[in-house]
Amino acid sequence: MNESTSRIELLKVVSHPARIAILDELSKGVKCVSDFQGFLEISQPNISQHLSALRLAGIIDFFIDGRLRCYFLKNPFILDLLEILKKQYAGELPGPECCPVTKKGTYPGERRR
Amino acid sequence: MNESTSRIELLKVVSHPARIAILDELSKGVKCVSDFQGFLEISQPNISQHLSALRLAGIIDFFIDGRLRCYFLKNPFILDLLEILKKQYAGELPGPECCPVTKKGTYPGERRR
DNA sequence: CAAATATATTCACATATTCTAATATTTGAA
DNA sequence: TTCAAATATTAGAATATGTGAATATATTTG
Repeated sequence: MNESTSRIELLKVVSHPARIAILDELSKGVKCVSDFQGFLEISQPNISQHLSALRLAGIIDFFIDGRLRCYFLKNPFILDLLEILKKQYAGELPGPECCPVTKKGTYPGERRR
Repeated sequence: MNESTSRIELLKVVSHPARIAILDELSKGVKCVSDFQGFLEISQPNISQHLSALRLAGIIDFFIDGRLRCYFLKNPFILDLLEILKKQYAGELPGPECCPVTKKGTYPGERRR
């Protein structure tokens, strides 16, 4: 698996509201499982499952303090991802010329006949 | 559905190698379906299916030139996403203090007893 | 108009993902 | 030692997703 494929694999793993919420929290610092229970409205086993998936993907890791598992962010790509997820955009990209009613326009490339 | 949830929904839709390849190509300009056939090793119907999914999600749109459907990028978030997908990172994030062998460390927050 | 080209749609199947429920494991406290 | 707390694991059901095959549609060309 090349670099770009594995990056897309990461995307897939984090494309879930609960996982993004977990990662966003981890971006602020080390958290243990019960910290997540405070604001995620899902069951404890489910939280563990998400954490497990994120860890398998190499996105997070943990250390142990007594009976607490303290999770932390490991992958720098995630910070950039979280940042653009929060970014505001001013409307759509400027589209190419075409009639807004019929949607007709002109293909800019070479036409194969 | 709020802003952040729908952004995650977008992530989910694009978390696929063929879709990212399509979007990357569209980031260079308008393309028609047969342009994608040139470099994607998947069937024409499958390409149409991916394009359809991307369009449903509001990520791309098209205009028509004769029998060509000319697709273009509509959502600005995607450009930022493509950019970080290509970015190089220097190793992992600096982790918190913990023993590398036993994985033991200290939870930084308040301990509930 | 008939044929060819460009592209879309539909269906059915295989696979993957996610959640719930039940239970297990580990550790600190009493 | 026994109990409670913190967390993980497993299995199974429900659902979603991706793909191939077949076919449909629209437009241009002859």
